[in-house]
Amino acid sequence: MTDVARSAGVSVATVSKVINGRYGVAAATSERVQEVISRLGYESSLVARSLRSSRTNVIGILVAEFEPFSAEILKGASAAVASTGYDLLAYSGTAHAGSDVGWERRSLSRLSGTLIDGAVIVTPTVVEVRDDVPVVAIDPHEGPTGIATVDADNDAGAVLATEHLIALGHRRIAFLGGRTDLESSRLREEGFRSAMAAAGLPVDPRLVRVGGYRRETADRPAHEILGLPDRPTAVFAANDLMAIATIDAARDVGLRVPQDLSVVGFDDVPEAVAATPPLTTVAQPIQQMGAEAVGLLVRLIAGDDAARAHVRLPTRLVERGSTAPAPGR
Amino acid sequence: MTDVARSAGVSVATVSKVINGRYGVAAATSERVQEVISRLGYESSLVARSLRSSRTNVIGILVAEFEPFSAEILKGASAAVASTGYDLLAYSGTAHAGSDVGWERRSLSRLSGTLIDGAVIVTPTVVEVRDDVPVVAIDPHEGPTGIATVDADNDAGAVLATEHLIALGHRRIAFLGGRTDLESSRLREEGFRSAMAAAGLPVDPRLVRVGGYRRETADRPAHEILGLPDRPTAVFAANDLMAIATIDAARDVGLRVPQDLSVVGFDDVPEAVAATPPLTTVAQPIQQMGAEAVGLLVRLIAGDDAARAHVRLPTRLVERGSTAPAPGR
DNA sequence: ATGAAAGCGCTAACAG
DNA sequence: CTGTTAGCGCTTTCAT
Repeated sequence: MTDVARSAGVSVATVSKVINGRYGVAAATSERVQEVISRLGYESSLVARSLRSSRTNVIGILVAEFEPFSAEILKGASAAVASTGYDLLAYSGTAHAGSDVGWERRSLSRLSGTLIDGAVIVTPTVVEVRDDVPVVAIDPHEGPTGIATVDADNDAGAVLATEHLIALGHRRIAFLGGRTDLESSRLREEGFRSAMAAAGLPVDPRLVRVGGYRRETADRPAHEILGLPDRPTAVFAANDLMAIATIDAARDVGLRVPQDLSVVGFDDVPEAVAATPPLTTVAQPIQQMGAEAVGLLVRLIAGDDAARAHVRLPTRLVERGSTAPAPGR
Repeated sequence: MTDVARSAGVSVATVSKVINGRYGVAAATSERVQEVISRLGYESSLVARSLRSSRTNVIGILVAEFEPFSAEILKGASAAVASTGYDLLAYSGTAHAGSDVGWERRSLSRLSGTLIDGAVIVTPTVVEVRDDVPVVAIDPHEGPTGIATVDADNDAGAVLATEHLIALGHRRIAFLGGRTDLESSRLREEGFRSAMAAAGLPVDPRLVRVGGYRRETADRPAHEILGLPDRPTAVFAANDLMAIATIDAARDVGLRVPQDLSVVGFDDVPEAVAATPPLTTVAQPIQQMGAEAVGLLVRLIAGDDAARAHVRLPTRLVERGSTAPAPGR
């Protein structure tokens, strides 16, 4: 900026005013400065600017890592942000600080002073209400609290999935849970249990395991379930990645899906349809959730407190190739 | 930080030293400061720190928008970065500044002073060599230049796709190009033309159109191609999004895919297999490209100039349901 | 071993 | 209309 100022024969303050379109600059001066800016290819530093002023026109999307779910959120957010004049900054900050608990607070603190005007936090465990930064949570731990939230109807979706298996004649159904610290995981288990209870079916505690929502962490519990002497004829996994891990595990132990074992997932990430066989799953409108969150956040940033809302989107069952009637039926 | 300093009864300078593990702080003092930091939940501002010091341990991934291709890159980068101690910051900056040409330069200037220690730029049009920031380009406009580059073998992939169609008996084959300003697009067209020539097949200029790599921009040219009196029996689209748009267009005008029209895409994004029918396409190892780029960048940041390399990954044909023998054959 | 002070690139009063 | 000046939160000499 100093270069521009010198080259245009003005002060940096004037350059700043021109860049930000402030009043009180002669048209001729403004034009000259603009000319120098484009000639030098000058671009203001987001960092320095944001250290000084409170607005950056950048929305942050905070994630633990870029996996299929957050990637879909990003796609939806990207489409939604296009018409708003905001840039998008997605941050994945699990690198240091040892464990990955509290990444959302760390990331928010690091970015919000203020690199970003507001943040969408994807699947946060702890949502600390800081009212200095507008925040929208997607599928948070605690379920709706004081902060704006977007989630899907996890409970109804889980009921759908379980009823589907029951309708196919399955009676011994396993549940592979996600992370016990996430509300979505709890609700999916609850939906599973209530649908089982409604059908008068027992839930064998040995058939309920925790898979951590990740492919690698689901591998062990999936094998354990399938290694049981009286193994189930169907598995309902709390997300697609774990369902895919279950299909892999089944193949490992020589079980055919869906003839010997039916598998249902949750999310309907793009990977679900690419699985072999294609995964029957409960679809959440993930991209729409991302778009909805951005919409809410933009209103929040604009000071519209009515946007401190809780949006719940519907889920639906998508039947594909990984489920079939129970063996011997 | 001032709060921490006051609360610990030291100066901010000392706090800074403790945080950064500098020498010259008494063990007792350090301990006390640490305690206050965790009690107050203090997290240093990435913005302020980066304004002052040159290292942030953050790698930037610059994209025009978050669409399927860049989302896959992100997944690969995320996996690769996990073991390196870097955080990932993905930036999509097309919001302002009118046109979207030069977004890569704008984004880089804005972030590199230095919020990020280096950047992976996805599908840049202009790659200006600034040697103050380590940069790796993925699938750039110009093909390999002075800067580190990761791309896939576009030419060989396009030949594969075209030969596949020719082997199925197609003779009138259309090519729906991407963006004329991208090297990948040019190479795919070149592969198409050389495979056609090798088979002694003519290329009708009216069957070669530009679709802009996006679903919306491909809609019109796809309809135009299919609306021709002597329409082709097969379309090779330079990416999956345009291939999907072509399938949609075919459905629009009452053509069945693959019975009446075969369609081949390029990329093999997750959406390809979810299309109806599932898309036959040329697969690029996109996630691996993201991982490779991060690997190169980390070495570049570490000062390893041998990493200023050009990595080309292989492509392969994935036959799915959108291609079939030419009608009447 | 600790702190005072300068300054990173920028914006926002405030004077002139 | 334009420039001077004081910081934003942090790191880094350089004294003490």
